[in-house]
Amino acid sequence: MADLARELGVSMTTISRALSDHHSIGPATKQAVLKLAKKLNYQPNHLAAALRKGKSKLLGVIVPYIEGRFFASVVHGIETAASKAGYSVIICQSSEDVVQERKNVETLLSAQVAGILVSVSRNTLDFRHFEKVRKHGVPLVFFDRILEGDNVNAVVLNDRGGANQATLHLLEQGCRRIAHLAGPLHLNIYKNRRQGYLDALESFGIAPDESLIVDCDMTLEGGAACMAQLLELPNPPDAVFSAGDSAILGALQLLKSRGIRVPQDVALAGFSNEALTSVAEPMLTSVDQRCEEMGQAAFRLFKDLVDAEGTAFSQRQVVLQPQLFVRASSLRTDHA
Amino acid sequence: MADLARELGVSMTTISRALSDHHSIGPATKQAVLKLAKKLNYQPNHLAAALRKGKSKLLGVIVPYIEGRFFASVVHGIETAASKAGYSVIICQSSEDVVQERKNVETLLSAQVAGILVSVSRNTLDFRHFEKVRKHGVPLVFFDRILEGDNVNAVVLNDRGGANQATLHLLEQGCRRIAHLAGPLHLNIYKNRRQGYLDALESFGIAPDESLIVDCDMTLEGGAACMAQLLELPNPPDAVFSAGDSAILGALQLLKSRGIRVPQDVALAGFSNEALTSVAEPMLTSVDQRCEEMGQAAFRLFKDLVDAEGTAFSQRQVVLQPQLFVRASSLRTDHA
DNA sequence: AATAGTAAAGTAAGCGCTACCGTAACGCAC
DNA sequence: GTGCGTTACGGTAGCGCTTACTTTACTATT
Repeated sequence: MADLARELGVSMTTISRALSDHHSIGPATKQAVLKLAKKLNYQPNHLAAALRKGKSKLLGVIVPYIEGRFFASVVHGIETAASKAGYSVIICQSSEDVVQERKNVETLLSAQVAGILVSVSRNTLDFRHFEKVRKHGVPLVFFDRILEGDNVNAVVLNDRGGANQATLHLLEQGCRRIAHLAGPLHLNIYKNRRQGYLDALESFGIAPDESLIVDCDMTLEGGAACMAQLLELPNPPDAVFSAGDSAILGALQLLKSRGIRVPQDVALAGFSNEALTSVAEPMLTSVDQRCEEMGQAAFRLFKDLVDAEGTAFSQRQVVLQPQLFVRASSLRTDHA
Repeated sequence: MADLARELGVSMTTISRALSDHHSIGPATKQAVLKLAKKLNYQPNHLAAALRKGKSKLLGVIVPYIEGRFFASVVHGIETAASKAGYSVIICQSSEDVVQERKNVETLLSAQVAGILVSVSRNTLDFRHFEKVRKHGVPLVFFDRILEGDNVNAVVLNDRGGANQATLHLLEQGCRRIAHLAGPLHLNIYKNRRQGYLDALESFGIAPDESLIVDCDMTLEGGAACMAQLLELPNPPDAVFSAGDSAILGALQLLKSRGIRVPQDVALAGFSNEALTSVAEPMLTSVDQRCEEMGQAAFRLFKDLVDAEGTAFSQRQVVLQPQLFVRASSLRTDHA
């Protein structure tokens, strides 16, 4: 930058103003500066600018892990929106560990990020490290997994509504004894899915049967085990709604191995709309989580926070509506 | 930092030395500084340090897209290794577009990253933007997709060897008319996979039959279409090796719809070891790409480059050996 | 013609940190 | 006691950039 100034016989101020499209700059000088900058292929140093301004164009994102469709897609959504707005995203994985998550927060604060988007780890129970973020005046947005009861900015999925949709669909297919494979209930998402399931039953005037609601590991094996357990019942279910896709696939595999027909004998529906749902036979009905939209929404919320600096900003929660993908595993032939 | 210095009545130099574990620092003072830093919960500003030192702890990663198992896993591997070594990773997506890729490079250079790891976009043909990186003295490592003929640091998979393994396996199962679904040959990976297939045939003394090698779209539909085409042959294949998993799944679905038994009538093997391979029925044999190891290796190569600053550093290419996962789709019963 | 107003450019301070250089104190040899 | 090495610490410049405050040179206003 000093080179440019010397070459053109102007001050560095002028250079800075020309490059950052400031006022108080003559159009002629501005053009000259830009031209020379191109010629010498001047590379701005964002770090220096960030240091000076106390504001970087870096955005921190913390996820439990990046593998797997959900978070990868959310990150995709975030990155796409962010880069369009001139931000770069720093990605951190907590590996479902609070300690690591705390370290991630420290790292990001040290990197002077402009904001932090986070989906908390499974065993995060206290928020002190996030308090710190707030204290530093760094915008903070939660997505998907949030801290309950805390008044925070967040983008979440209407899990309850999605589960309700899926269960209603099973009811409409004529199923009346619908089981539910529930995930760990200390996570808001699983609690909400369970509630959505209960809502649907209630709207059909069906009293929930506790023996049909089983805690499940949300893995292939877990789903199979739970399904086996359900089949032991004196009055086994005619449908299963699972809070996750892996478990419902496990259930499907077990049913097939026992010669039980899907969906004629037992109809199935899952949650997440993973790729595997379209590969299974029959294809699995599932609730889509709008991963990418969630990423976009999270970034937009962050951006709004930045832009509304100072002014009281009201919108604190964005709720996305999930979408049910109906496939063969839940379609009774008489409705097809 | 100035606060700490004032509080303790020492100079900022001392603080800096204590915090960065420098020599020339008394153990007593060091402890005192660290203790006070904790107490005032001092947050270092990495940006400032990076500016001063001309070396940040940021690592740039450019991938075509982050969704999908492969790149997500590689990024996972990179991030895990990087964070262990104190680096933060900035992720960029080129969306398979050279123009975007160039922008990504600019952005990362402006962010003063310590290095760049990149898997080039599908339509990247010239390397000028990467020359720039080299000119800036920023370590550059390619992974998976590389620029051919260029003398660059890279981590690649032995695609040829993997394809060879898969094809040999099919041969050992007694198959003799093995078809190949080939991907777009301008990509090194697909060219190599095709070559590995040919190698295997040759080692069994089988002359390649051009009608058995078909250009394929590497999608579900593409695989199905190619399979249909192969079945039209007067002498149809008794096995298919595909350069990708989606295509082999498409082939499987078509075979099943025609009542052709897998693997008894036609044995199948794919490439990538996607999650879907374990969901399909029968489960699909596939070549695993060691995604995570690739990420780790890429980071390690970068780190070696940094550490070997100046000294002639010889290792320029790391080749990972893929692993064949044999599953039901290729296992003839008499070998099971 | 004197004053005010405005556009365009310059001056310099400083963001937070590190590294070069300097200095004081001490020990040990002869 | 002079010389030299070592250890612990301070002074200060400056990384590349932005910005509040000035200065300069005009044009418009009364």
